Amino acid sequence: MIVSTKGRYALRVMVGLALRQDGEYVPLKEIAESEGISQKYLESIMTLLSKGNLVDAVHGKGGGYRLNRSPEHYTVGSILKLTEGSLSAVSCTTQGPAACQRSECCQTKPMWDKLDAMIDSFFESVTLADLLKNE
Amino acid sequence: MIVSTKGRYALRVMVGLALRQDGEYVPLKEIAESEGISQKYLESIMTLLSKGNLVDAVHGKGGGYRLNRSPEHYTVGSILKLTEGSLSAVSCTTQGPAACQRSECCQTKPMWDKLDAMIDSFFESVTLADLLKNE
DNA sequence: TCATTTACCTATTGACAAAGTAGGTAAGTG
DNA sequence: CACTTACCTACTTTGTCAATAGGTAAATGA
Repeated sequence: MIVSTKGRYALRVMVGLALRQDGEYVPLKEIAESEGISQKYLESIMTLLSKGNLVDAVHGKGGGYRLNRSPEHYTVGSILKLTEGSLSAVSCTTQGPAACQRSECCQTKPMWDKLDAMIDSFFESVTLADLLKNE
Repeated sequence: MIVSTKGRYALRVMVGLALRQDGEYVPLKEIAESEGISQKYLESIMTLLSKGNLVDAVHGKGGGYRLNRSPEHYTVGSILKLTEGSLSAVSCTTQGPAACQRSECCQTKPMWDKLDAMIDSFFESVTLADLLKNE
C-alpha cells in the first residue's frame, strides 16, 4: 500500500470541506463525526494541513477549519505529499543512494523510477474539483 | 510503499536467472550470494516462484532453479502478483466491500480504482526481457 | 546402497511504523 | 471571564515485514 489512512482521510476531509464552501469554519468535531474518523486521530491530520497552509484554522467559538482557495487549485498530489512521507512505490528509490548499494548497477531501478514518475504525474493531474464531479 | 523487498528480490532473482540461460540449474546458495540476499529469506521467495510455476526446481546435486520459458514471456506483473499479496495503492480498494463501508458513496474511490488500473497495466506492459535491455 | 547435495516445510523472533488513545495547554470569541 | 476551539506531547496497541532457526524430504552421483 502506497497511501496510508492518513493521506486518505486527509483527502476525504478536503473533499468534505470543499462541499461546504460557504465561508464558515467547520470545527474538527463536526468533520470527524461526518466522516466517521476518530476525533483525536484527525487532530494530527488537521494540524498537518493547517501548517502546510492548505486550510485556514481559527480558534474559539465559531472557529474551525476551511479551505483557503477554490477546489481546482488543490492537486491531489499536494495533499498527499503533505500527509504521506513519500509516495514512492518502493523504498529503494526514496532515500537517495544510501538506501540501496546496488542502485548503480540495479537492472530494475529504471523501471521503479519510471513508475514513480507516472504515479506522481497522475496525482498532480487530479484536482479536488475533479473529485467533486464524481458521483 | 507498494512493493516490498519480497517482490523486489523476486524480480532481481528472475533477472539474474535470465542472464544465465544456459539450461543449468542454479542453486539457491549461489543466487543468494550473488544478489546479496539472506539465504534463508530467499528460500521462502524461491518456493513461491516455484509453486507459481515461474521457475523449475530440481533437488540434489546439480540441482537448483532455472527459468522455464524465455524472458519475454514473463511480465513484471506476473512476478509481483505472485510474491506480493496485492499491488493496490490503497487498502480500501483491496478486500471487497468489507474493507470500507463508505466505498459506495466515497468521492475518492473512483480515483483509487483508476490509479490501481494504471499501475496494473504498467506492470503488465513490462517484461523480463525489457529489464535486461537497461544498462 | 549410501552419503551428499539440494529443495522444501513450520515456527519463532525482532524491528518498526501505522493507527489510535489520553490528557493537558494555548488561543480566541461572545 | 467562561466557553469553545485548535494545538501540543507522549504513550499504547497492533500488525506486518524481514529475517532467523532448525528440521524433513527428495534426488543425484559414486
